[in-house]
Amino acid sequence: MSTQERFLEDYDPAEYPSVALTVDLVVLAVTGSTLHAPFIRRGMHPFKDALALPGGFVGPDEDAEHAAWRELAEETGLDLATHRAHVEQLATYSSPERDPRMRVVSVAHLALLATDGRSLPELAPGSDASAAHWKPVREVLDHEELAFDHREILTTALERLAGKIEYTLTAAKLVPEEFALYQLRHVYEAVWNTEKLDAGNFTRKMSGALIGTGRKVARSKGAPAAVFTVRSEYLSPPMARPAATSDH
Amino acid sequence: MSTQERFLEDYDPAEYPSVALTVDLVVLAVTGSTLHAPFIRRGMHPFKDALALPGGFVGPDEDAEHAAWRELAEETGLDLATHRAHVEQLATYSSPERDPRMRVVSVAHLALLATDGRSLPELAPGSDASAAHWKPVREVLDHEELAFDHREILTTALERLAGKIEYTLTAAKLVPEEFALYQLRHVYEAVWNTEKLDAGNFTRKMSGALIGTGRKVARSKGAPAAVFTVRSEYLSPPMARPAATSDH
DNA sequence: CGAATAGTGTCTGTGAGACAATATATG
DNA sequence: CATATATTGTCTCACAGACACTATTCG
Repeated sequence: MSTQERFLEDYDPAEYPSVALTVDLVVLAVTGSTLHAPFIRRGMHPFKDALALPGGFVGPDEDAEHAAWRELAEETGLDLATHRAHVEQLATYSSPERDPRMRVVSVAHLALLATDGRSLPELAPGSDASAAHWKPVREVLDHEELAFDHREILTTALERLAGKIEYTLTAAKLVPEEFALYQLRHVYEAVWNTEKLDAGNFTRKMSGALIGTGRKVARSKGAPAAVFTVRSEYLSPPMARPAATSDH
Repeated sequence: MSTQERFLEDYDPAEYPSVALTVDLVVLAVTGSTLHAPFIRRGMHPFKDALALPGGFVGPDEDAEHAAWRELAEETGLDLATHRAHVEQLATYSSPERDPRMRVVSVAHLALLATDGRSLPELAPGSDASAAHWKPVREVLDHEELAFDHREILTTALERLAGKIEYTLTAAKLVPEEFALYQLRHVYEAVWNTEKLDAGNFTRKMSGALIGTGRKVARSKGAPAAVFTVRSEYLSPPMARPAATSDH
């Protein structure tokens, strides 16, 4: 029955060849109300001239998540100890034909970077031509050819994020540690690709999970906005069911 | 840098050794109001005498999901063309130390089998001693040692299912195509490990997604229950946000 | 002052949960 | 009839969305 029982005994490399293991990264950050991700324009076969997600091999002494963090650091050149980031596993893509050159199985990861909403983190400072560049995600999906199964990975990442911010505060991972509500609102608008969320209702809905710092920040026009922090109970793997009555 | 760009050029098997790829299966079915899953008692090192999830290698010409279906069929001996089943990917476990014998990366899958709530599908009819046996999942978690990282896989599977049935009709995958509401209610009670859900409220909440067949089925005591089918819009990857106004 | 924006107040509709009431079966 | 269960009815509460209103800033 080929259970794990038979590892050493029956393992036949001809029948069960090993595979190369990689990670692919969907790194997201928001400017204005638009989602951006780094892409690499491929310079050679296969999928020459198409866009690809950054990624790389999983080393012999690390797991996939570690490889994702490492690639993220290499790609962005960010000091991730300082710059807040969120990495989570998305799904694993293992079709035998996904890379025509060899059998490559990839564990796709979603990474979220905090921005102030006005600029994107600089990518791989001082690297060569094949480095990654930030591109608006929807435009890429609409107008660009994507290499391998990266279109599927990308759309899965967007759907996952769109769903997750409905019932968690994951959106706060895309915003500085201290932020005004309009910044968080712009994140929701970017992820949901929607026009305008009602600012009043948004404020009310979020306020329960936030702590005011007492400070305010001025904008170019209008009243200054209060600065908040996420209440610690709502951070990290934020409780999936906050106000649930625990039964039903 | 290490992008996929450098595959053929820089690929150094010493630096990036390949890995064995397997699937591990959490197969769930309900009897009464209790969740059960098949486990295999290990007969040899490592984790001798501990319980393990069924699983097996991913073949050279199949992807992980195909391997999961294949292992499910081999393990249960079920004709999956007939017997309804649901398989979805859970997560990938890739710690270098997860199997002390060699580097094994496993794509964990969740499989749901339909039952009438009174009996479990027979497992691997006519196989040897190391075959899998149905065991109540909570008791296993409370009282048994689990091999490898299978405890983590199992708890992840339960949490995922518990969350998913909140906003989808995935629970219907654990019940026959035509079913009475008490059967579906028992599934919720099993997955949420809860005493009793209010039958009246449960009926109301579900009825919108169901179609009555017009038939009724008698129970040992009490009024007969109406037989339903899941409305097709609510099946498969059931709509994640049914009554959502699409713009928050 | 006029425009833009933050944050609050109000109203309404929906849906969940507690619980009662009614209907229908078994023994 | 006593008991168990299904299904419907009611009431209440919480929350989301629409929208008006006030307050605060810039130019």
